[in-house]
Amino acid sequence: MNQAFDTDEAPIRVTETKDRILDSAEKLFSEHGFAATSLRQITTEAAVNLAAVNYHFQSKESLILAVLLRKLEPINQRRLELLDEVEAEAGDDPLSLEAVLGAFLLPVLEAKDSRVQLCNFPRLMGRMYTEPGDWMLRIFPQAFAPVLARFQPAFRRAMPGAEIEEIGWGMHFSIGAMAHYLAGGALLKTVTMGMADPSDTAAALPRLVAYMAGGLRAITGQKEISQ
Amino acid sequence: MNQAFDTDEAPIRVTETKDRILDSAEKLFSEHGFAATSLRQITTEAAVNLAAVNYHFQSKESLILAVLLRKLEPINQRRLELLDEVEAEAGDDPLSLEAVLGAFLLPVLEAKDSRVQLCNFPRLMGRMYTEPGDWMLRIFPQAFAPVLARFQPAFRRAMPGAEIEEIGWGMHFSIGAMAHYLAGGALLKTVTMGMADPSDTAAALPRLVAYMAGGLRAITGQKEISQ
DNA sequence: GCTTGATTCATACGGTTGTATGAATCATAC
DNA sequence: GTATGATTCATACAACCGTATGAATCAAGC
Repeated sequence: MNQAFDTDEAPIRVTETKDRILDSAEKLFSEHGFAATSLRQITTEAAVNLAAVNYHFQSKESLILAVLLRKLEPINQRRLELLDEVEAEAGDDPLSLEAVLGAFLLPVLEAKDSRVQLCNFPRLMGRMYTEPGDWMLRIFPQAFAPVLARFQPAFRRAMPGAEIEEIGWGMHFSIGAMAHYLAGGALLKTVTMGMADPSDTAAALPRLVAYMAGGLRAITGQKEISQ
Repeated sequence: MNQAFDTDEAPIRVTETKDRILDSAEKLFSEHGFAATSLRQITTEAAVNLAAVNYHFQSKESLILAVLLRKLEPINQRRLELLDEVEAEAGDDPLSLEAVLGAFLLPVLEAKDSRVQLCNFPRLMGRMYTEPGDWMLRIFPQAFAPVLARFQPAFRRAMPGAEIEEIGWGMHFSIGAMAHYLAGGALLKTVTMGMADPSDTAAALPRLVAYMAGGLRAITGQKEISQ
């Protein structure tokens, strides 16, 4: 009957509020943007007191960062794991460009499906790239730089002989293509005349990979293409 | 001496305030986003009275639409003109994919250079794709639909035999790549390790065209590529 | 010179924002 | 049981938001 020593039945109560705030914030941010979402909307949706957000996080901006990092960190970790596998399989051979792209994309896309409730992160990530941009620069060294540092050489290994600058351009465009798909407006449906379902990530992944690979090969002059 | 009949020396005074508001709004919207920019910031920057914005435009939302349409309309018109030329030159032959992409991209990119003061529109356009999204849907039929209606068949003619759905996916990704470049964070510099200059549109255009063409060909199975 | 219509002005409104404060509540340790 | 430290609570704050109003200002026509 002693509840104090129940170590597995964790006293989840403590973090419950904090997580509910994060969940609601994530949902609302992805739907309406950072600036357009108020703390009151978040606390109402989360059914917690307004002051709780300033107690657990210090400010709105810190909350935004916390929301972003909570999801970004495991995704980036997964990316590096997958890249490890790709590199291990390749041995000394050049890497498969498609495989490297897959390692970069898969963790984001599967985050879209997992956790029924929290499938809205990708939109938020897409949003991250265009909103005011201050936090983007602020979370970059913490969250993106390590991934970039690993993937940049990987892309070079996958496209031997290509100019580094051209690869950079291609990576930039690819990030744009991904982010735009993730942000996922109604645009995809319009542009495919209703034939494509934006939520069908299984359909999106191979297409994104093919598109990016084709684009990267073309921009780096890797084309085995004649004309 | 009669000023009233001076038809060429237009009484520009009238529209001066209106245009100053539009200019400042365009600049601030592109820098901080729509929701994060207040009318007071705009009117202060434009050095006009706060009430002027509600006099010339009716509301903030109408102002946003006016800002977007003012630039979008001539750009889209230019796109259609260029597409006309491409189609005229091709005669009955299939269109050059690169030429079609150029017709789509050139007007936006040259808007980036023209008008020294107003080179910030492209960022705004990139922003347009991800912000809350309501106005996006609202201006779509007015500004985008006509362009889409012309370019969709053009892409089909440039990639004969390709599935319509695949072309749609490719167009979607391409719009993302373009928008992300236009939104132009510091990311490009980072990702190319300082080798690429985001403001160098002359360098960007051929690379965007090449990337998109490669991506579109790959996704539609147009590849003359073996592997 | 006076009238008229269009534009600019200073100012006010109610509502919302992010943040801060101090009291109430809770689970735990003694 | 009571003291303690961590949360939650209701509430207040100044600042700002988008919008509206009515008077001042202006240029043009008679």
